[in-house]
Amino acid sequence: MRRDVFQAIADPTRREIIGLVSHESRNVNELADNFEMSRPAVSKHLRILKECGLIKVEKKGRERFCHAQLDKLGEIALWVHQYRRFWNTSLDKLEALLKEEDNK
Amino acid sequence: MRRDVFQAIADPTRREIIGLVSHESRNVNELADNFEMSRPAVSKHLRILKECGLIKVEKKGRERFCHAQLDKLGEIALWVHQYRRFWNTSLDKLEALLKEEDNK
DNA sequence: CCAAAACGTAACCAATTGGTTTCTTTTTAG
DNA sequence: CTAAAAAGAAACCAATTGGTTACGTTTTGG
Repeated sequence: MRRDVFQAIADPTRREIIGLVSHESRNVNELADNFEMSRPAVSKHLRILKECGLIKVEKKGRERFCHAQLDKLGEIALWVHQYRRFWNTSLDKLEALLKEEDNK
Repeated sequence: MRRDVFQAIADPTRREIIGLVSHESRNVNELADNFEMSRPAVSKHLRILKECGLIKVEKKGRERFCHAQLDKLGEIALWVHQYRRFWNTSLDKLEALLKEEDNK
């Protein structure tokens, strides 16, 4: 069972989960409500994200709150940046988007 | 069959192939020599990379030369950068590495 | 106190993945 | 011309993935 960050973000559902918890912590049912699939299916994705260290799960009463812990994404950034000369044109678009975001 | 860039780079062998062809174009046997696995196995990885647009294959005689076409990696950079506030510490390390690399 | 909520877990399943060996085709070197 | 090199393609296989339903456990609201 390979369990690294690259594999973790390969699945679109997991990327969406990351997006959701990056704004604010969510419990499992809240997260599952965002998807067509069953709650246990989402739970499985959460387990993978947890095992890769991309989320932290905090038990609070009968609920489990998932919050983002995305420092490991730096690993991806590092890898992808070593090839930045190949995607310079896209970088322009990237910078524009980031600046636009900063203005808010 | 999902075939996007995120899934393409999820496999360590494919990341290594990308690393190899990013320096200079390589034919299939040259690439296969770098791995324990059989040539057809490498060929399969190449097909995926090709289908995702990360490499371009140019037939030259009886050889096929693979060269890097990594602009699609910008998609990854874009995604990961939207969470950059989570990996700022790693970014320092990243910048250091990139500068060190530039000095060579 | 107890029914219901919020989960995790187990058992199961189909499809995909990542590998293999074998065979074929195209091209070139001698 | 022909043997060998380069590589795709097919058939196959085991393990993993991503989903399901069913069930068990802990916690809480009324």
